[in-house]
Amino acid sequence: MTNPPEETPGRWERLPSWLLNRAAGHAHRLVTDGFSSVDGRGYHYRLLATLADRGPASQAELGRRSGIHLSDMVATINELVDRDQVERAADPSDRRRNIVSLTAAGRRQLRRLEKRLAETQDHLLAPLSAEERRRLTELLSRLSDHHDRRTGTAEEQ
Amino acid sequence: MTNPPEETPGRWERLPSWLLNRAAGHAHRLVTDGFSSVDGRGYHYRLLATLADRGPASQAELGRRSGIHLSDMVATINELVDRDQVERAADPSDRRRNIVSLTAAGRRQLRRLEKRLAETQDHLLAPLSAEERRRLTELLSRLSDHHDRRTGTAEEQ
DNA sequence: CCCATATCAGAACAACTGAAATGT
DNA sequence: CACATTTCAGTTCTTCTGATATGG
Repeated sequence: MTNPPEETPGRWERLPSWLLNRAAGHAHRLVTDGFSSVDGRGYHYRLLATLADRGPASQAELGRRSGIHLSDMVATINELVDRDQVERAADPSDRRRNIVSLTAAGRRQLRRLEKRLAETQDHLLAPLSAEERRRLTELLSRLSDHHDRRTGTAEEQ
Repeated sequence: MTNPPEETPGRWERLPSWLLNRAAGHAHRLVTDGFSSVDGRGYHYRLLATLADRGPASQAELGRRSGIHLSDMVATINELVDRDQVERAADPSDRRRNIVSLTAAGRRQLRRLEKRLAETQDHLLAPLSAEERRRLTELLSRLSDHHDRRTGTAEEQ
C-alpha cells in the first residue's frame, strides 16, 4: 500500500468534458447490461424501434432513419434475422433492395428492450430528483442540439 | 434527396442515456481536436498534469494517480519521451522501477494543453449561461460520483 | 455512365485482459 | 515463493472508411 488514504484528485476531474465522458460511460454500461440481459444490444433497439415507428423499409432507408451506419446495418439485421425478430424480403419493384420488416417476436423483443431501457434511465438518474432530472435532460438537449447542428449528426450531409 | 424536410425523430432521442452519449461524443471530439492541434492527446494531458501536481514517480504509481491503465502507460510515456516532455530514469533503490519526471518542454506543453482544454470547455458549453454551466457541472458530478462509488473507477480495490 | 444498394474487410480510439520477463 | 513492475500482444466496443458487386 503505497498510497495515503487521502487521494489527490486529478485537476481534470471536475471539467465538464470529463464529467460528461464519465457519466456517459456509466450510462453506456448500464444500458448495455440492461439490453444484454434480454439478449439484445443498442443497435437492435434502435432498429426495432425505427421499424415499429415508421414501418418496413430497405436497409439504406433504415440506415437513414435510425442513424445506424450502412455497414453496421448488415450485421445488425443478420443478428435480428437469426433471432426471428425481423424478416428480409426482396423488393419486387427494385431488385437491389431488401425490404426489412418486424415479426411478432420482434415486437415482443422491442417491448422487453423498452422496459429494460426505462429501468436503466431510472438507475442512471437515481441520485437526482425529478426536477433535477428534467433540468439535466433539458441542458443536455441544448448542448447536443447545438453541436449536432454545427457538425451534422444525422440526416444532413 | 429522398427525405422529406420533416424527419421523424427516433423515440430514443430524448432519453438521458442517449443525450449523455451524444454530448460526450461532442465533448470528446472537441477535446481531441484541441489537443491534437498542439500535437497532444488526452493521455498526455493527464500524465503531464499528474506529474506537475504530484511530482515524479514510477510508471505503476503514475498509473494509479492518473487512472491510466498500466499497459497504456508504457505507450504514453514512450510518446512523451519521443517529444522530450518527460524523462525516464532508473530508480537506484528499486531496479524494477523507472522514475518518470517532467522536463521543461513538458511543462511548456502542459501549459499549451491547459489552454486548449479551457477553450474547449468554452466551446462545448457555448449554448449555456454561466449559471446553467454550473448547474450542469453539479448534476453531472453527482451522477458520476454516485456511479463511481458503486462500481469503483479509480483508486479502490 | 452515374448513382443507389448491399456486403465485407478493416481502421481508429479508448479501455481493458493476459501473459511474460525481471526484480524485491 | 509471493508479489510488484514494466512491457508486449491482443480483445472489445462503437463509429466510420474504403472497396466491391450488382442493379436502376
